[in-house]
Amino acid sequence: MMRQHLASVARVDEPRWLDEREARVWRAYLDLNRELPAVLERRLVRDSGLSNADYSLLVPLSEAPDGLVRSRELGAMVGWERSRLSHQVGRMEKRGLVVREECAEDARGSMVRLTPAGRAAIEAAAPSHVAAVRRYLFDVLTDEELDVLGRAFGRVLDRIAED
Amino acid sequence: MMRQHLASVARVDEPRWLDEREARVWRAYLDLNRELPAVLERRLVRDSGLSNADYSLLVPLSEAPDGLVRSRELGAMVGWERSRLSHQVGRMEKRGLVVREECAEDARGSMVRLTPAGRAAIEAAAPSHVAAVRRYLFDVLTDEELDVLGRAFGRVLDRIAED
DNA sequence: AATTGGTTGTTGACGCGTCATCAATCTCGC
DNA sequence: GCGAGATTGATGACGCGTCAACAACCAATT
Repeated sequence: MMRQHLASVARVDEPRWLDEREARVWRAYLDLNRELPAVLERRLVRDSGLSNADYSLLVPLSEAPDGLVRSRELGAMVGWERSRLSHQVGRMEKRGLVVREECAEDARGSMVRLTPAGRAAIEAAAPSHVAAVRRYLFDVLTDEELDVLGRAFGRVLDRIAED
Repeated sequence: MMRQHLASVARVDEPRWLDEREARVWRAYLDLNRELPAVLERRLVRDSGLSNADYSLLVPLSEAPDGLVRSRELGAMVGWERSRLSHQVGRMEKRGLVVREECAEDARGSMVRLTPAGRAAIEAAAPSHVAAVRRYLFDVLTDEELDVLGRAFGRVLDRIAED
């Protein structure tokens, strides 16, 4: 009798765990994903009183004509589902950053409009936020690394989108 | 009079915005950070009834002698602050995945112990979770890219740790 | 015009994460 | 020993995010 595949003869098929290089990268990714958004949000809140979620919506709103975007489209722009968007818009409306208006072409829809206070908030927040992104991310990366990251991230995103 | 620095003579110092390459990478990073944890958690919940937060704690607990770790140390292992850990342990205790015990050496401290149900849960969840990480991440990246990512992530983390 | 099916947005429940606060305890210098 | 200051962990309030359920509406077919 051949004594082959001793390792794979274990009770159940032993899965293929991460090797050391993979584990190191995975660990670093988890750390990065915990720390980078956290440090950026702490600064954003401290300097401008805005959360990452606020900022995510204020940017596309501030770039739209009249600061007016349909909810469905706003959700698509930031990659959020409807419920998430609705909750966040509700919170921001309470603070006077945006207002909801009804949608003329589609009575189901709703429009989100940036208020003057909302525009003032994003304009005050943007310079230091961009500076922070630069400080923590782009200042320590080379152009070659940026290209590799861009391609790698894109490939992972494509893979996810395949589902 | 020299007509230099026309651009920088604008009303207030115009901040240095992201150039096109930087914006593309930043955008891809934000997308990745939204999508990758989400798809992994959806699978984890569906296949094993565990959240990413559950999994994060179950891994170091399952590797510790007797599945017993002091809270302070568990927090350090996963990079969480005390409050976050306490809340999560509380939720997991309610579901019978862990139990809290008092700490012999330090009366302030508390110990977290993996229950048999907790060990069963992580052992059932791990193979398909690792397979999912492989499917979405490592299967689409080359070894060279892994090295670049590891170095780049590490440098960003070092920068954050400088604060 | 009525039915059927998909789309749009809101809501409530609940898990997750941070912050501020608190009580208990340890540590260290005196 | 004792007191000042630091550490450890728990808690409540609140913002964030997902899911399931729902109401309102549109579009296409008959």
